[in-house]
Amino acid sequence: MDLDARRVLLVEDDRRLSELLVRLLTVESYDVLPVFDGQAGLHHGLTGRWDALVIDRTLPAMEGVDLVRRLRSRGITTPIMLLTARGTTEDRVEGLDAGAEDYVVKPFDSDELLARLRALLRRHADTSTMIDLGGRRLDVATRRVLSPDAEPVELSAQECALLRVIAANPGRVRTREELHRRVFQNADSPNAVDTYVYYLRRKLGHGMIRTVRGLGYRLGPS
Amino acid sequence: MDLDARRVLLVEDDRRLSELLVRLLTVESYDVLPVFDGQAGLHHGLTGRWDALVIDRTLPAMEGVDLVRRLRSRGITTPIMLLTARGTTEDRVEGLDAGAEDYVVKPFDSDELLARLRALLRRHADTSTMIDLGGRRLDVATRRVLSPDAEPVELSAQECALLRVIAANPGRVRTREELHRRVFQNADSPNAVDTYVYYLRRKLGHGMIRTVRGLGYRLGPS
DNA sequence: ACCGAATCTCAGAGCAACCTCAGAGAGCGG
DNA sequence: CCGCTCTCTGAGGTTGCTCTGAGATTCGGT
Repeated sequence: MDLDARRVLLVEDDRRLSELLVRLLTVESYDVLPVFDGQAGLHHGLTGRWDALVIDRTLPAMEGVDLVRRLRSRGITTPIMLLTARGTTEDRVEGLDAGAEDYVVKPFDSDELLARLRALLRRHADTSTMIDLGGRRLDVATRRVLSPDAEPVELSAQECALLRVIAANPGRVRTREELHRRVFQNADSPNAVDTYVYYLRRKLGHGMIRTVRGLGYRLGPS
Repeated sequence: MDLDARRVLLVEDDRRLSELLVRLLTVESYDVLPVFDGQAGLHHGLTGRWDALVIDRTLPAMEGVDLVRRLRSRGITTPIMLLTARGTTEDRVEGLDAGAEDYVVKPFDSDELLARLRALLRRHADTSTMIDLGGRRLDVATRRVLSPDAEPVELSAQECALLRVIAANPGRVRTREELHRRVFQNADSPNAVDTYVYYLRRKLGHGMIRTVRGLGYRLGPS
């Protein structure tokens, strides 16, 4: 089995639907483990390492929403997609209180489910990142710089993107050309990088981003 | 009458069955109000505060399923148990689709009904209706925002649903797309989210919901 | 110390994202 | 039937972000 494959835990009691989903996901080269009740879902959800959980709302022995709640209360942060037969606003909202990230109403379109799952995984990979800034941290999901002893600093989209590239490998020097290419794709003025470095310094202080004259910029004090 | 007692609204047109159920529930120290048609059920369901509703499926003036649907569409989240003479799968599904939590087929065993009712109440109590908003609280059941030093603020169904999603994971940013999909399923204009954020801010002040430009919205100041 | 080049600083135009709000339509209650 | 609230739409108005360009400042080499 593909070692790089995304690992998905499927909790679905309806055997036919389960089988269908397993086939669907396997074809898309996911690595799927199907279980058929909440108890098994809880066990595998807690012990295994998964990239996503797909959970039916109506299960024997334990409601899907309860399962989600229990997993969350045990500190599991893996993205969860709920499947449901019901589709009222109240129901859609209720899943969220427990901590599910997405909600698909049966009967669903296969392509839609796959698209949602991809979005879920991408979003999680994109946003679960806390980038270390040496003492402070960049939270990409909320675009904020968090400090242990100060208020969070909010960044704009471009400021965040720039800082993210510079902070990806601490100590490494990034050239203006590289930064311009990766962050300011459609900017004509090469000065844009300078300007945004200026903005970041104004918000975060001058110790964070250092200039290496003639080369570019790098992170940190050392 | 016991102030701590669980308040149950019973909507049942058959006088003999109604009386039987009232006696049964009263003995178990529930606080029961019997009404005998859908109109009265709707009125009391909307205006009173109940821990559970027990509704017969066949009623004069309004079908039980319709009553459930109407109550749900008005944002009532109180758990509902349906009573029915029919027992086909189709009937069951229809009742659940309307938003009922449980379904008991007549003639039923008294102990079974009581057990089901207890389970219903316990399950509902687990899913706490209070959501923390950082200083204030959202009571989902009554759709009110409660403040320690101010009058409660009443929210409409959609306002409440939106706030609930945003407040589900504090600090997390919810995209417009996500909010639109979950709360405004039947809306064509993506602007609906903006509008309801505007309404909420007008009612709750501008500090509660923050915009993260280009991403979405999130809760609270920190 | 001087000069050119690299870099910093900052005001402002342009624009997309966002906010605001009036109003139409649906549904309910009187 | 009328008035009410709730919901959603669409049309501006406004805000904040992005990028530009031009002057000020710093740096390294001589």
